[in-house]
Amino acid sequence: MARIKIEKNGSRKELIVGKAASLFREKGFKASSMRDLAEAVGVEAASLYNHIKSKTELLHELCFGVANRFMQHMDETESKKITALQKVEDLIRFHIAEMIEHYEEVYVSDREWKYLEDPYLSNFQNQRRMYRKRFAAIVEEGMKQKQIKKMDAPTVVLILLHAIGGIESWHRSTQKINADALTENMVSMLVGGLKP
Amino acid sequence: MARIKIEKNGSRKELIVGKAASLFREKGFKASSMRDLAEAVGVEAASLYNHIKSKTELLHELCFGVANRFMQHMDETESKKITALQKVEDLIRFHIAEMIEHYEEVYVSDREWKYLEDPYLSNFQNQRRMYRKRFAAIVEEGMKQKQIKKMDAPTVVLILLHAIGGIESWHRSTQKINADALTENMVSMLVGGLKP
DNA sequence: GTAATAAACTAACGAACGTTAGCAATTAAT
DNA sequence: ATTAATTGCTAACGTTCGTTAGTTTATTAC
Repeated sequence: MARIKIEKNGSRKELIVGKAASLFREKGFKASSMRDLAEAVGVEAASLYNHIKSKTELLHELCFGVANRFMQHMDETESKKITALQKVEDLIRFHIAEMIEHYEEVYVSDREWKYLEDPYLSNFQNQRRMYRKRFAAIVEEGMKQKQIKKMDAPTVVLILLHAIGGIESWHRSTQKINADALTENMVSMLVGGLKP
Repeated sequence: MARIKIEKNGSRKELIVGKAASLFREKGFKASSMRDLAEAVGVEAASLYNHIKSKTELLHELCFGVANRFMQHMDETESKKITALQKVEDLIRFHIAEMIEHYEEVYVSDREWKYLEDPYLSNFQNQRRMYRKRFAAIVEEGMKQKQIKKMDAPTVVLILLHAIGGIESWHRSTQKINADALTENMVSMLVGGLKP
């Protein structure tokens, strides 16, 4: 009856959430069972409930952890004294960095949020909509200042966000180029596509 | 005990596969039950098995239906007598059109293929890899001919394919711009991002 | 050292799932 | 009109699921 090994900084719950991120990313939320998760943690399924309330709570933790980081960064970017185009590049770089460094959480948050339950679901959707609106407003500002060519701003945002999601495939890839090169390639292509 | 209504052209099985596409797109493959599907079709769950072999067979039909269309179009594009950059634009336009016209099937094929079972799973993955390789080869050819700026070709393909996946959000959107405008926006931005 | 707390275990629950068997009703073929 | 083939139905099967109850073991606090 050995206890879960704990890293220096982090509760048992955090360890479980981390393993859940990995599992949900690999198999999807619905296809991941609590017994799967228990095995990954090295414990019986019932034991997990000493640390978490439910399976969906794990999804809350993951989704809102990611959403909060993105929201906070949006605050920072908006208040920077740089051009709108530079702000867009800043956002793109942050998305790429998050996707590279916190791949599993970001991926799960992106693909599995629909399995959240109200009121978390509505809350998450609102945050998401808000984020995109703020992003689109920056893009629009860039168009007004002729730094970005005239296009439908919400569409531009969709393209940018989804394009960055492509890093998923890079992560799985066996022969991957290094992270810096990937970042520069993406920024070059995406920012390049914006210019008039 | 009324029978399933049938459109002029199409078997009962095709009707069921169509409803499955819609259901799987909305809720995901694992979260969609055969009882859900039966209700959408207007029949009891057990009755579905007079027309299909299993739940996964529905996923096979959807995934390979889409994959075959894309493979066939790749054949056609490759043999066209146009520049590499024009071929890339041709592929992009096809992807966009497919995403707009056959949204649900394409979406399901893209996001739910991992629930295929071997040997279908391996087969699908191989087709997918092959397709991307051929796409990347065209991109590389475009770089050699200075029509496309020098970048990591596989990365470019990932970005392009995922960016087009963003049409998903367009489909859900309430205030959507029209399909033609969307297409031109996307092509402009994506092809624009490729040029030196 | 003893008591209190935290965290593991075994066993089992009710619900939902994909699927099968057997039968009834409808449609198509002769 | 009779037969054969389709296509629906009800009932139930064996699994797997998330979760709870109750208990035992390990750690922490005094």
